[in-house]
Amino acid sequence: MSASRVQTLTPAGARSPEQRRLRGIPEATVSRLPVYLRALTVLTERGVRTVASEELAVLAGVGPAMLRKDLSLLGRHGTRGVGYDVGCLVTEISRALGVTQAYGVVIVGVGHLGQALASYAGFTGRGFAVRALVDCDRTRVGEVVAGLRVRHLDELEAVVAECGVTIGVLATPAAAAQEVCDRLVGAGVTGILNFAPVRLLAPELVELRTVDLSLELQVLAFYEQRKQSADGAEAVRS
Amino acid sequence: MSASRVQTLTPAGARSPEQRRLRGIPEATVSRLPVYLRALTVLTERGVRTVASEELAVLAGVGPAMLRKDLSLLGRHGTRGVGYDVGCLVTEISRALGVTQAYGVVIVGVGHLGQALASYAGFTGRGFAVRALVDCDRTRVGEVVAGLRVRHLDELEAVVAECGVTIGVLATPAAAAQEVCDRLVGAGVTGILNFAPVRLLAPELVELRTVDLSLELQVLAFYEQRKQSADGAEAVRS
DNA sequence: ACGACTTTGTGCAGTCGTTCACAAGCGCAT
DNA sequence: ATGCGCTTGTGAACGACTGCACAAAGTCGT
Repeated sequence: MSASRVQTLTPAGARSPEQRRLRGIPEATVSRLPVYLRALTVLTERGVRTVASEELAVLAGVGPAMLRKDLSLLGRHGTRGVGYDVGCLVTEISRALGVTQAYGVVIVGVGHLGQALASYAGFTGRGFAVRALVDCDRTRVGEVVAGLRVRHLDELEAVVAECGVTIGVLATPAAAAQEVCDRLVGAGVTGILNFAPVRLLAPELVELRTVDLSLELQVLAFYEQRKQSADGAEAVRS
Repeated sequence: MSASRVQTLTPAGARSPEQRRLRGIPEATVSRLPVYLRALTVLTERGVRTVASEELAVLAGVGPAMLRKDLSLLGRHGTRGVGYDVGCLVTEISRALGVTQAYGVVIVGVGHLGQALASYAGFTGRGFAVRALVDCDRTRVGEVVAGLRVRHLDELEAVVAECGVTIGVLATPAAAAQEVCDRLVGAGVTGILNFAPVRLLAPELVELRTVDLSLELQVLAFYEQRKQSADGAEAVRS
């Protein structure tokens, strides 16, 4: 059994209960806040100044009661009989999420995914500043992508230090992800967003989240198959 | 109030309880099955033939009890005192997910994200076949990406029909997503995976899932900020 | 100024998901 | 053949989340 290898590294998602619900905001609510924020941004662009929970709930795709409960966790920011002030709410949710300050972000891996992320609106705006791009392919070093000059992986630690990077985004092949992850941690990065389809290990005090692009596709396939079975049964029944 | 517009379209995620847990497999379990599958693939490559729940649980990043309960929902496939047969489990989970048959996939939008998805391992393998790429930019039509010739958006319906496409992937800008979504539905696609950061409307019998790449980043920011506050408090305390 | 209407905020109950703990079952050695 | 140790499968407790229904509170019209 090699599974009993001694390590102080913890797998992602294995946080203590206290950490999972810090300051009394449940994890489920936190993952909905960005959705609300996106809906509110749309409203702001339309020039809407005030919005009722029911309307915002429709835009966000949740129930009105849940929306109100979520927002009440951030404090009292609605006006009874009127609704919520859009601008105020944006400020409040942004503060709760911690996206008021601009986090310095480095993207490692300048393949298609890395480039997509570098020019992604949700990354450049909303309190995030992509400050550096890094790749291990020397033929790509020096190339300018999304206004940033690509630098070599060797310089990773220097780049993190000089650009004030707090968050690292992994858009590398799966095989390289763990090594880059370790180096990011060593360089002092405290948050890592991993797009490589592997399970990474990082110290407990580094927040690590993994997004598997094919995961949702497989979930989709499940419901597709379900539908086919259901349709088949329905056809037989009728 | 323009929110009361009459429509048979339902927002994503607003499914009836019966549909959400068809055949008795809870949604939460379904979203973990791909994770198990990925871990099992790694084991297969290593030549491991049999695995205990505890070991697999570590690889998948979940508790052993939850893993066993999830797997028991697919039927009895373990051997007491020994563990699970890796090959058998792969087959069984693949069948449950419906990724045994190869779904035809069309990717709409051949920007960086679209190209990344086209060459993504999790998309081309695992029961999915990217059969067509479509873009509205005529200068890109004819270009060959990931072994496929890019075709124009005008041909979307024809492409869906002739390539036997069942699933559509949206990698377009947010502004174009709803229109393309409607056309995909019109062309007979029954599942849509949306990467554009907008809330889409689709008929109830079309499975629609949205992945917002910046969502996880914002959640990450939340825990980062939390950590900073905690560190601050800790510094004061000591 | 006051009443009626609207909308928030929230206690509560129901549901869903996760974890614990243990009995049942299987293989292997003797 | 039989007993021992290991692992699965699962009933039950626990905890978290969601939705309902209503009281509190504020605004707008008269």
